Amino acid sequence: MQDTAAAGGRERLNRAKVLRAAVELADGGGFEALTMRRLADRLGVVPMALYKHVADKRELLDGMVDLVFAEVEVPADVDWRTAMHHRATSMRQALLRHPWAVGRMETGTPGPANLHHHNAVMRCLRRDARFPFRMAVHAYNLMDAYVYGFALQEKTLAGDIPAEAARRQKAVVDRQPSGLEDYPYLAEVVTELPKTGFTFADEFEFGLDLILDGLSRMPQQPSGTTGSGSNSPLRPSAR
Amino acid sequence: MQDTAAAGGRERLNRAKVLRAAVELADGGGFEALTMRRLADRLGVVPMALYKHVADKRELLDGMVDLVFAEVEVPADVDWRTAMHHRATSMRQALLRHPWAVGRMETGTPGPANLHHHNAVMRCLRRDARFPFRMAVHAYNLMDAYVYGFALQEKTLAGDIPAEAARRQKAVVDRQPSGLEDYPYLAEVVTELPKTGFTFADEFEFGLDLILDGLSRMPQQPSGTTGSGSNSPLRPSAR
DNA sequence: AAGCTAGGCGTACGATGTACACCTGTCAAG
DNA sequence: CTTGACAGGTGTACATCGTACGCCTAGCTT
Repeated sequence: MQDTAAAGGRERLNRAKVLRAAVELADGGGFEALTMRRLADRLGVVPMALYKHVADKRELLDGMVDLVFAEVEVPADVDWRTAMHHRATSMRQALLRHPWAVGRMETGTPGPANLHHHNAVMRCLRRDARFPFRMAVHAYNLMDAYVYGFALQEKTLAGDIPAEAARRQKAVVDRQPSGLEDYPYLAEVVTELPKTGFTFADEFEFGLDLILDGLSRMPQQPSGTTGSGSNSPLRPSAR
Repeated sequence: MQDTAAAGGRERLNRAKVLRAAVELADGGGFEALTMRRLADRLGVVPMALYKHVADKRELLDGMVDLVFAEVEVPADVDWRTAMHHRATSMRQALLRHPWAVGRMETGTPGPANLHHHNAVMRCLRRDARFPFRMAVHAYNLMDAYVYGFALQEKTLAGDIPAEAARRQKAVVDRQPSGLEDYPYLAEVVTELPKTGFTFADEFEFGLDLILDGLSRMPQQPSGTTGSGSNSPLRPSAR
Protein backbone atom coordinates (compact mmCIF):
# COMPACT_ATOMS: atom_id res chain seq x y z
CA MET A 1 0.00 0.00 0.00
CA GLN A 2 1.38 3.35 -0.97
CA ASP A 3 -0.02 6.81 -0.67
CA THR A 4 -0.31 7.66 -4.33
CA ALA A 5 -2.78 5.33 -5.93
CA ALA A 6 -6.40 4.43 -6.04
CA ALA A 7 -8.50 5.59 -8.95
CA GLY A 8 -6.65 8.23 -10.90
CA GLY A 9 -3.32 8.71 -9.16
CA ARG A 10 -4.95 10.78 -6.41
CA GLU A 11 -3.27 10.41 -3.07
CA ARG A 12 -4.89 8.28 -0.45
CA LEU A 13 -6.49 9.65 2.62
CA ASN A 14 -5.40 8.95 6.14
CA ARG A 15 -6.56 9.99 9.56
CA ALA A 16 -4.07 12.81 9.93
CA LYS A 17 -5.03 14.39 6.62
CA VAL A 18 -8.70 14.20 7.53
CA LEU A 19 -8.08 15.85 10.89
CA ARG A 20 -5.92 18.59 9.42
CA ALA A 21 -8.46 19.36 6.73
CA ALA A 22 -11.22 19.42 9.32
CA VAL A 23 -9.29 21.92 11.42
CA GLU A 24 -8.68 24.14 8.41
CA LEU A 25 -12.32 23.98 7.45
CA ALA A 26 -13.49 24.92 10.93
CA ASP A 27 -10.83 27.62 11.24
CA GLY A 28 -12.02 29.20 8.04
CA GLY A 29 -15.76 28.95 8.33
CA GLY A 30 -16.56 28.44 11.98
CA PHE A 31 -17.88 25.36 13.68
CA GLU A 32 -21.12 25.13 11.75
CA ALA A 33 -19.18 25.08 8.50
CA LEU A 34 -17.61 21.80 9.55
CA THR A 35 -19.79 19.28 7.79
CA MET A 36 -18.92 15.76 6.80
CA ARG A 37 -20.03 16.57 3.29
CA ARG A 38 -18.02 19.78 2.99
CA LEU A 39 -15.01 18.10 4.53
CA ALA A 40 -15.29 15.28 2.01
CA ASP A 41 -15.57 17.80 -0.83
CA ARG A 42 -12.45 19.61 0.28
CA LEU A 43 -10.59 16.31 0.29
CA GLY A 44 -11.91 15.41 -3.13
CA VAL A 45 -13.75 12.43 -1.83
CA VAL A 46 -17.27 11.21 -1.20
CA PRO A 47 -18.71 11.80 2.29
CA MET A 48 -18.79 8.18 3.34
CA ALA A 49 -15.10 7.78 2.59
CA LEU A 50 -14.35 9.73 5.76
CA TYR A 51 -15.87 7.03 7.88
CA LYS A 52 -13.02 4.72 6.98
CA HIS A 53 -10.79 7.05 9.00
CA VAL A 54 -12.98 8.36 11.80
CA ALA A 55 -15.77 6.49 13.52
CA ASP A 56 -18.17 9.41 13.52
CA LYS A 57 -18.26 13.17 13.84
CA ARG A 58 -17.74 13.07 17.58
CA GLU A 59 -14.49 11.21 17.16
CA LEU A 60 -13.47 13.61 14.42
CA LEU A 61 -13.92 16.45 16.84
CA ASP A 62 -11.97 14.65 19.55
CA GLY A 63 -9.07 14.33 17.14
CA MET A 64 -9.27 17.98 16.16
CA VAL A 65 -9.26 19.08 19.79
CA ASP A 66 -6.18 17.01 20.42
CA LEU A 67 -4.43 18.81 17.58
CA VAL A 68 -5.17 22.07 19.37
CA PHE A 69 -3.79 20.69 22.63
CA ALA A 70 -0.64 19.77 20.77
CA GLU A 71 -0.14 23.46 19.95
CA VAL A 72 -0.10 24.53 23.59
CA GLU A 73 3.32 24.82 25.17
CA VAL A 74 4.17 24.05 28.78
CA PRO A 75 7.82 25.03 29.22
CA ALA A 76 9.62 22.79 31.70
CA ASP A 77 12.92 24.60 32.27
CA VAL A 78 11.73 27.82 33.87
CA ASP A 79 10.23 28.76 37.22
CA TRP A 80 6.64 27.70 37.69
CA ARG A 81 5.15 31.17 37.43
CA THR A 82 6.79 31.85 34.09
CA ALA A 83 5.78 28.39 32.92
CA MET A 84 2.16 28.85 33.89
CA HIS A 85 2.07 32.32 32.40
CA HIS A 86 3.45 30.98 29.17
CA ARG A 87 1.10 28.04 29.01
CA ALA A 88 -1.91 30.31 29.66
CA THR A 89 -1.05 32.74 26.88
CA SER A 90 -0.13 29.84 24.64
CA MET A 91 -3.55 28.31 25.26
CA ARG A 92 -5.27 31.62 24.61
CA GLN A 93 -3.47 32.00 21.32
CA ALA A 94 -4.30 28.48 20.25
CA LEU A 95 -7.94 29.19 20.98
CA LEU A 96 -7.74 32.41 18.99
CA ARG A 97 -6.44 30.44 16.05
CA HIS A 98 -9.19 27.85 16.51
CA PRO A 99 -12.28 29.57 17.91
CA TRP A 100 -14.38 26.49 17.21
CA ALA A 101 -12.40 24.71 19.95
CA VAL A 102 -13.48 27.14 22.66
CA GLY A 103 -15.70 25.31 25.10
CA ARG A 104 -14.82 21.96 23.56
CA MET A 105 -11.32 21.41 24.93
CA GLU A 106 -12.46 19.15 27.75
CA THR A 107 -15.45 17.50 26.13
CA GLY A 108 -15.29 14.11 24.51
CA THR A 109 -12.59 11.52 25.08
CA PRO A 110 -9.20 13.11 25.79
CA GLY A 111 -6.47 12.33 23.28
CA PRO A 112 -2.75 11.80 23.90
CA ALA A 113 -1.79 15.47 23.57
CA ASN A 114 -4.51 16.32 26.05
CA LEU A 115 -3.21 13.82 28.60
CA HIS A 116 0.35 14.94 28.06
CA HIS A 117 -0.63 18.55 28.55
CA HIS A 118 -2.51 18.03 31.77
CA ASN A 119 0.27 15.90 33.13
CA ALA A 120 2.83 18.56 32.33
CA VAL A 121 0.80 21.26 34.06
CA MET A 122 0.28 19.13 37.16
CA ARG A 123 3.98 18.32 37.22
CA CYS A 124 4.78 22.00 37.13
CA LEU A 125 2.44 22.75 40.00
CA ARG A 126 3.49 19.81 42.16
CA ARG A 127 7.19 19.38 41.48
CA ASP A 128 8.27 22.87 40.52
CA ALA A 129 5.88 25.07 42.46
CA ARG A 130 5.77 22.50 45.27
CA PHE A 131 2.11 23.07 45.93
CA PRO A 132 0.48 20.53 48.21
CA PHE A 133 -1.75 18.24 46.20
CA ARG A 134 -5.02 19.89 47.03
CA MET A 135 -3.62 23.34 46.42
CA ALA A 136 -2.30 22.27 43.02
CA VAL A 137 -5.80 21.15 42.11
CA HIS A 138 -7.18 24.48 43.27
CA ALA A 139 -4.62 26.32 41.21
CA TYR A 140 -5.23 24.26 38.12
CA ASN A 141 -8.97 24.65 38.24
CA LEU A 142 -8.65 28.37 38.82
CA MET A 143 -6.25 28.93 35.95
CA ASP A 144 -8.16 26.73 33.55
CA ALA A 145 -11.46 28.33 34.39
CA TYR A 146 -9.95 31.74 33.75
CA VAL A 147 -8.26 30.84 30.49
CA TYR A 148 -11.23 28.98 29.06
CA GLY A 149 -13.65 31.59 30.29
CA PHE A 150 -11.60 34.42 28.86
CA ALA A 151 -11.34 32.67 25.53
CA LEU A 152 -15.10 32.27 25.56
CA GLN A 153 -15.63 35.97 26.20
CA GLU A 154 -13.09 36.97 23.61
CA LYS A 155 -14.66 34.71 21.05
CA THR A 156 -18.20 35.95 21.53
CA LEU A 157 -17.22 39.60 21.90
CA ALA A 158 -14.58 39.76 19.21
CA GLY A 159 -16.54 37.44 16.99
CA ASP A 160 -16.23 33.78 16.15
CA ILE A 161 -15.95 34.69 12.53
CA PRO A 162 -14.71 38.28 12.36
CA ALA A 163 -18.02 39.60 11.02
CA GLU A 164 -20.52 38.81 13.75
CA ALA A 165 -19.34 41.10 16.52
CA ALA A 166 -19.71 44.33 14.59
CA ARG A 167 -23.20 43.35 13.56
CA ARG A 168 -24.18 42.37 17.11
CA GLN A 169 -22.55 45.43 18.63
CA LYS A 170 -24.42 47.62 16.21
CA ALA A 171 -27.71 45.82 16.78
CA VAL A 172 -27.55 46.58 20.49
CA VAL A 173 -26.59 50.20 20.16
CA ASP A 174 -29.06 50.79 17.35
CA ARG A 175 -31.91 49.79 19.59
CA GLN A 176 -32.07 53.46 20.43
CA PRO A 177 -33.48 55.53 21.91
CA SER A 178 -35.22 53.21 24.35
CA GLY A 179 -31.90 51.46 24.70
CA LEU A 180 -29.01 52.73 26.75
CA GLU A 181 -30.71 55.59 28.56
CA ASP A 182 -32.05 53.21 31.19
CA TYR A 183 -28.62 51.72 31.67
CA PRO A 184 -26.19 54.52 32.42
CA TYR A 185 -23.36 52.26 33.50
CA LEU A 186 -23.67 50.24 30.33
CA ALA A 187 -23.77 53.45 28.34
CA GLU A 188 -20.50 54.45 29.96
CA VAL A 189 -18.89 51.25 28.76
CA VAL A 190 -20.12 51.75 25.23
CA THR A 191 -18.98 55.36 25.03
CA GLU A 192 -15.80 55.27 27.13
CA LEU A 193 -14.24 51.91 26.37
CA PRO A 194 -13.31 52.67 22.77
CA LYS A 195 -11.31 55.68 23.97
CA THR A 196 -9.10 53.69 26.32
CA GLY A 197 -7.13 51.66 23.83
CA PHE A 198 -8.75 48.50 25.10
CA THR A 199 -7.16 45.28 23.91
CA PHE A 200 -8.01 41.73 24.82
CA ALA A 201 -4.32 40.97 25.25
CA ASP A 202 -3.96 43.57 28.03
CA GLU A 203 -7.20 42.45 29.56
CA PHE A 204 -6.03 38.86 29.64
CA GLU A 205 -2.72 39.84 31.15
CA PHE A 206 -4.38 41.73 33.99
CA GLY A 207 -6.45 38.81 35.20
CA LEU A 208 -3.70 36.30 34.67
CA ASP A 209 -1.23 38.32 36.71
CA LEU A 210 -3.74 38.85 39.47
CA ILE A 211 -4.37 35.12 39.65
CA LEU A 212 -0.70 34.17 39.56
CA ASP A 213 0.02 36.77 42.22
CA GLY A 214 -2.67 35.24 44.39
CA LEU A 215 -1.29 31.77 43.89
CA SER A 216 2.21 32.99 44.73
CA ARG A 217 0.94 33.94 48.16
CA MET A 218 -0.30 30.46 48.87
CA PRO A 219 1.42 28.17 51.38
CA GLN A 220 4.21 25.69 50.65
CA GLN A 221 5.96 27.85 48.14
CA PRO A 222 9.69 27.34 47.92
CA SER A 223 11.32 30.54 49.06
CA GLY A 224 13.51 31.25 46.05
CA THR A 225 11.53 30.67 42.88
CA THR A 226 8.27 32.31 43.86
CA GLY A 227 6.84 35.32 42.09
CA SER A 228 6.68 38.88 43.28
CA GLY A 229 4.22 38.63 46.13
CA SER A 230 5.09 38.23 49.75
CA ASN A 231 4.02 34.80 50.87
CA SER A 232 1.89 35.11 53.91
CA PRO A 233 0.41 31.64 54.49
CA LEU A 234 -3.19 32.53 53.99
CA ARG A 235 -6.08 31.00 52.18
CA PRO A 236 -8.13 33.65 50.46
CA SER A 237 -10.10 35.34 53.18
CA ALA A 238 -13.24 33.50 54.21
CA ARG A 239 -15.36 36.09 52.58
CA MET B 1 -58.84 37.11 22.04
CA GLN B 2 -58.60 35.08 25.20
CA ASP B 3 -56.26 32.38 26.27
CA THR B 4 -58.66 29.47 26.31
CA ALA B 5 -59.95 28.85 22.87
CA ALA B 6 -58.96 27.74 19.43
CA ALA B 7 -59.80 24.25 18.27
CA GLY B 8 -60.89 22.15 21.22
CA GLY B 9 -60.69 24.41 24.23
CA ARG B 10 -56.90 24.06 24.33
CA GLU B 11 -55.18 27.13 25.67
CA ARG B 12 -53.44 29.40 23.28
CA LEU B 13 -49.72 29.72 23.06
CA ASN B 14 -47.74 32.82 23.72
CA ARG B 15 -44.09 33.72 23.66
CA ALA B 16 -43.56 33.25 27.38
CA LYS B 17 -45.03 29.76 27.36
CA VAL B 18 -42.89 28.79 24.42
CA LEU B 19 -39.76 30.06 26.14
CA ARG B 20 -40.57 28.36 29.42
CA ALA B 21 -41.28 25.06 27.73
CA ALA B 22 -38.07 25.36 25.76
CA VAL B 23 -36.08 25.89 28.95
CA GLU B 24 -37.70 22.89 30.60
CA LEU B 25 -37.02 20.76 27.57
CA ALA B 26 -33.36 21.76 27.46
CA ASP B 27 -33.00 21.39 31.23
CA GLY B 28 -34.32 17.87 31.04
CA GLY B 29 -32.63 16.51 27.97
CA GLY B 30 -29.66 18.73 27.26
CA PHE B 31 -29.16 21.16 24.45
CA GLU B 32 -29.42 18.67 21.62
CA ALA B 33 -32.81 17.59 22.91
CA LEU B 34 -34.14 21.06 22.19
CA THR B 35 -35.76 20.63 18.82
CA MET B 36 -38.49 22.68 17.28
CA ARG B 37 -40.45 19.51 16.69
CA ARG B 38 -40.05 18.16 20.21
CA LEU B 39 -40.85 21.56 21.64
CA ALA B 40 -43.99 21.71 19.55
CA ASP B 41 -44.96 18.21 20.67
CA ARG B 42 -44.57 19.16 24.31
CA LEU B 43 -46.83 22.13 23.75
CA GLY B 44 -49.39 20.01 21.94
CA VAL B 45 -48.94 21.92 18.75
CA VAL B 46 -47.55 21.51 15.27
CA PRO B 47 -43.92 22.60 14.73
CA MET B 48 -44.72 25.57 12.53
CA ALA B 49 -47.01 27.03 15.14
CA LEU B 50 -43.94 28.04 17.13
CA TYR B 51 -42.88 30.41 14.39
CA LYS B 52 -45.82 32.63 15.18
CA HIS B 53 -44.09 33.39 18.50
CA VAL B 54 -40.38 33.26 17.76
CA ALA B 55 -38.71 34.26 14.51
CA ASP B 56 -36.40 31.27 14.42
CA LYS B 57 -34.40 29.00 16.67
CA ARG B 58 -31.70 31.59 17.28
CA GLU B 59 -34.24 33.99 18.66
CA LEU B 60 -35.74 31.24 20.75
CA LEU B 61 -32.35 30.67 22.30
CA ASP B 62 -31.86 34.38 22.91
CA GLY B 63 -35.10 34.42 24.85
CA MET B 64 -34.14 31.36 26.86
CA VAL B 65 -30.79 32.88 27.79
CA ASP B 66 -32.52 36.00 28.98
CA LEU B 67 -34.68 33.88 31.27
CA VAL B 68 -31.48 32.54 32.80
CA PHE B 69 -30.12 36.06 33.26
CA ALA B 70 -33.31 36.93 35.07
CA GLU B 71 -32.49 34.27 37.66
CA VAL B 72 -29.15 35.81 38.58
CA GLU B 73 -29.21 38.15 41.56
CA VAL B 74 -27.08 41.26 41.98
CA PRO B 75 -27.80 42.55 45.49
CA ALA B 76 -27.64 46.33 45.69
CA ASP B 77 -27.74 47.00 49.42
CA VAL B 78 -24.51 45.38 50.57
CA ASP B 79 -20.81 46.14 50.18
CA TRP B 80 -19.43 45.49 46.72
CA ARG B 81 -17.45 42.41 47.68
CA THR B 82 -20.44 40.67 49.16
CA ALA B 83 -22.52 41.71 46.18
CA MET B 84 -20.03 40.38 43.66
CA HIS B 85 -19.59 37.18 45.63
CA HIS B 86 -23.31 36.69 45.68
CA ARG B 87 -23.78 37.42 42.01
CA ALA B 88 -21.00 34.99 41.09
CA THR B 89 -22.44 32.09 43.07
CA SER B 90 -25.90 33.01 41.88
CA MET B 91 -24.69 32.84 38.30
CA ARG B 92 -22.98 29.53 38.91
CA GLN B 93 -26.15 28.07 40.35
CA ALA B 94 -28.25 29.31 37.48
CA LEU B 95 -25.82 27.66 35.08
CA LEU B 96 -26.01 24.45 37.10
CA ARG B 97 -29.77 24.50 36.71
CA HIS B 98 -29.43 25.22 33.00
CA PRO B 99 -26.26 23.58 31.71
CA TRP B 100 -27.33 24.18 28.12
CA ALA B 101 -26.81 27.91 28.77
CA VAL B 102 -23.11 27.51 29.59
CA GLY B 103 -21.11 29.19 26.87
CA ARG B 104 -24.19 30.81 25.43
CA MET B 105 -24.83 33.60 27.92
CA GLU B 106 -23.16 36.26 25.83
CA THR B 107 -23.95 34.99 22.37
CA GLY B 108 -26.82 36.27 20.29
CA THR B 109 -28.69 39.51 20.88
CA PRO B 110 -28.81 40.46 24.57
CA GLY B 111 -32.28 40.65 26.07
CA PRO B 112 -33.58 43.05 28.72
CA ALA B 113 -32.59 40.90 31.70
CA ASN B 114 -29.12 40.66 30.24
CA LEU B 115 -28.79 44.43 29.90
CA HIS B 116 -30.19 44.99 33.36
CA HIS B 117 -27.76 42.49 34.82
CA HIS B 118 -24.68 43.96 33.21
CA ASN B 119 -25.72 47.44 34.19
CA ALA B 120 -26.21 46.36 37.79
CA VAL B 121 -22.78 44.77 37.94
CA MET B 122 -21.10 47.80 36.44
CA ARG B 123 -22.96 50.05 38.86
CA CYS B 124 -21.68 47.97 41.74
CA LEU B 125 -18.10 48.19 40.52
CA ARG B 126 -18.18 51.90 39.70
CA ARG B 127 -20.46 53.42 42.31
CA ASP B 128 -20.07 51.06 45.26
CA ALA B 129 -16.54 49.75 44.82
CA ARG B 130 -15.45 53.08 43.34
CA PHE B 131 -13.14 51.48 40.84
CA PRO B 132 -11.81 53.77 38.15
CA PHE B 133 -13.51 53.01 34.87
CA ARG B 134 -10.75 50.98 33.34
CA MET B 135 -10.25 49.00 36.53
CA ALA B 136 -13.95 48.20 36.69
CA VAL B 137 -13.73 46.78 33.20
CA HIS B 138 -10.73 44.72 34.22
CA ALA B 139 -12.58 43.43 37.25
CA TYR B 140 -15.70 42.60 35.30
CA ASN B 141 -13.85 40.72 32.59
CA LEU B 142 -11.86 38.81 35.17
CA MET B 143 -14.87 37.77 37.23
CA ASP B 144 -16.95 36.87 34.21
CA ALA B 145 -14.17 34.85 32.65
CA TYR B 146 -13.77 32.94 35.88
CA VAL B 147 -17.46 32.28 36.46
CA TYR B 148 -18.19 31.26 32.89
CA GLY B 149 -15.01 29.22 32.66
CA PHE B 150 -15.71 27.46 35.91
CA ALA B 151 -19.24 26.66 34.84
CA LEU B 152 -17.84 25.24 31.64
CA GLN B 153 -15.43 22.99 33.52
CA GLU B 154 -18.07 21.91 35.96
CA LYS B 155 -20.46 21.09 33.17
CA THR B 156 -18.05 18.99 31.18
CA LEU B 157 -16.51 17.30 34.21
CA ALA B 158 -19.66 16.74 36.20
CA GLY B 159 -21.65 16.02 33.10
CA ASP B 160 -24.08 18.03 31.06
CA ILE B 161 -26.65 15.36 31.58
CA PRO B 162 -25.67 13.48 34.75
CA ALA B 163 -24.77 10.32 32.87
CA GLU B 164 -21.94 11.34 30.56
CA ALA B 165 -19.21 12.11 33.08
CA ALA B 166 -19.11 8.66 34.65
CA ARG B 167 -18.89 7.08 31.25
CA ARG B 168 -16.14 9.42 30.10
CA GLN B 169 -14.25 9.14 33.37
CA LYS B 170 -14.36 5.38 33.09
CA ALA B 171 -13.37 5.39 29.45
CA VAL B 172 -10.17 7.26 30.25
CA VAL B 173 -9.17 5.14 33.21
CA ASP B 174 -10.09 1.90 31.46
CA ARG B 175 -7.59 2.64 28.73
CA GLN B 176 -5.23 0.68 30.91
CA PRO B 177 -2.53 -0.40 31.15
CA SER B 178 -0.94 1.85 28.54
CA GLY B 179 -2.85 4.70 30.12
CA LEU B 180 -1.86 6.43 33.29
CA GLU B 181 1.59 4.91 33.84
CA ASP B 182 3.14 7.43 31.50
CA TYR B 183 1.42 10.26 33.32
CA PRO B 184 2.30 10.01 37.01
CA TYR B 185 0.92 13.43 37.89
CA LEU B 186 -2.35 12.65 36.22
CA ALA B 187 -2.43 9.32 37.98
CA GLU B 188 -2.05 11.14 41.27
CA VAL B 189 -5.13 13.20 40.50
CA VAL B 190 -7.18 10.15 39.62
CA THR B 191 -6.18 8.22 42.73
CA GLU B 192 -5.88 11.02 45.30
CA LEU B 193 -8.64 13.41 44.41
CA PRO B 194 -11.55 11.13 45.38
CA LYS B 195 -10.05 10.83 48.88
CA THR B 196 -10.02 14.56 49.52
CA GLY B 197 -13.71 15.25 49.69
CA PHE B 198 -13.48 17.33 46.56
CA THR B 199 -16.55 19.40 45.76
CA PHE B 200 -17.08 21.87 42.97
CA ALA B 201 -18.62 24.29 45.43
CA ASP B 202 -15.41 24.49 47.48
CA GLU B 203 -13.36 24.69 44.35
CA PHE B 204 -15.42 27.58 43.07
CA GLU B 205 -15.16 29.37 46.38
CA PHE B 206 -11.38 29.15 46.43
CA GLY B 207 -10.88 30.81 43.09
CA LEU B 208 -13.59 33.36 43.67
CA ASP B 209 -12.10 34.44 46.99
CA LEU B 210 -8.64 34.65 45.50
CA ILE B 211 -9.92 36.88 42.74
CA LEU B 212 -11.96 39.11 45.03
CA ASP B 213 -8.98 39.40 47.37
CA GLY B 214 -6.86 40.47 44.46
CA LEU B 215 -9.40 43.07 43.39
CA SER B 216 -9.65 44.38 46.95
CA ARG B 217 -6.01 45.30 46.75
CA MET B 218 -6.53 47.42 43.67
CA PRO B 219 -6.34 51.22 43.79
CA GLN B 220 -9.20 53.61 44.46
CA GLN B 221 -10.91 51.43 47.00
CA PRO B 222 -12.87 53.28 49.67
CA SER B 223 -11.19 52.62 52.99
CA GLY B 224 -14.17 51.32 54.95
CA THR B 225 -16.15 48.90 52.86
CA THR B 226 -13.32 46.92 51.33
CA GLY B 227 -12.74 43.25 52.02
CA SER B 228 -10.07 41.64 54.13
CA GLY B 229 -6.95 42.44 52.17
CA SER B 230 -4.66 45.35 52.81
CA ASN B 231 -4.92 47.77 49.95
CA SER B 232 -1.51 48.53 48.64
CA PRO B 233 -2.07 50.44 45.38
CA LEU B 234 -0.49 47.93 43.05
CA ARG B 235 -1.35 46.48 39.71
CA PRO B 236 -0.60 42.79 39.62
CA SER B 237 3.15 42.51 39.28
CA ALA B 238 4.35 42.80 35.71
CA ARG B 239 5.49 39.26 35.86
C1' DA C 1 -2.19 -16.99 -9.93
C1' DA C 2 -5.49 -16.33 -6.06
C1' DG C 3 -7.83 -14.09 -3.00
C1' DC C 4 -7.90 -10.91 1.02
C1' DT C 5 -8.52 -6.53 2.44
C1' DA C 6 -8.21 -1.47 2.83
C1' DG C 7 -10.42 2.12 1.25
C1' DG C 8 -13.33 4.74 -1.91
C1' DC C 9 -18.37 4.91 -3.91
C1' DG C 10 -23.61 5.11 -4.32
C1' DT C 11 -27.83 4.89 -2.50
C1' DA C 12 -30.94 5.61 1.03
C1' DC C 13 -33.10 6.94 5.48
C1' DG C 14 -34.54 9.58 9.31
C1' DA C 15 -34.00 14.00 11.67
C1' DT C 16 -33.69 18.86 11.51
C1' DG C 17 -34.92 23.99 10.56
C1' DT C 18 -38.09 26.53 8.19
C1' DA C 19 -40.55 28.67 3.72
C1' DC C 20 -45.17 29.03 1.98
C1' DA C 21 -49.94 28.56 1.43
C1' DC C 22 -54.02 27.66 3.75
C1' DC C 23 -57.68 27.49 7.13
C1' DT C 24 -60.42 29.06 11.23
C1' DG C 25 -62.03 31.08 15.36
C1' DT C 26 -62.41 35.71 17.54
C1' DC C 27 -63.50 40.36 17.73
C1' DA C 28 -64.13 45.25 16.15
C1' DA C 29 -66.69 48.06 13.03
C1' DG C 30 -70.87 48.94 10.50
C1' DC D 1 -76.46 40.82 13.58
C1' DT D 2 -73.41 40.70 9.78
C1' DT D 3 -68.95 41.19 7.96
C1' DG D 4 -64.39 41.31 7.28
C1' DA D 5 -59.67 41.53 9.13
C1' DC D 6 -56.32 39.22 11.44
C1' DA D 7 -53.93 36.43 14.98
C1' DG D 8 -52.58 32.09 15.30
C1' DG D 9 -52.71 27.05 14.38
C1' DT D 10 -52.09 23.45 10.25
C1' DG D 11 -50.06 20.72 6.32
C1' DT D 12 -46.97 20.00 2.90
C1' DA D 13 -42.51 20.37 1.10
C1' DC D 14 -37.54 21.10 0.68
C1' DA D 15 -32.63 21.45 1.52
C1' DT D 16 -29.17 19.81 4.55
C1' DC D 17 -27.35 17.00 7.95
C1' DG D 18 -25.10 12.47 9.96
C1' DT D 19 -24.50 7.94 8.80
C1' DA D 20 -26.04 2.65 7.92
C1' DC D 21 -25.32 -0.69 4.43
C1' DG D 22 -23.63 -2.92 0.51
C1' DC D 23 -20.73 -2.87 -3.61
C1' DC D 24 -16.45 -2.48 -6.22
C1' DT D 25 -11.63 -2.40 -7.15
C1' DA D 26 -6.56 -1.83 -6.67
C1' DG D 27 -2.81 -3.70 -4.82
C1' DC D 28 -0.49 -6.53 -1.45
C1' DT D 29 0.33 -11.16 0.51
C1' DT D 30 0.80 -15.87 -0.10
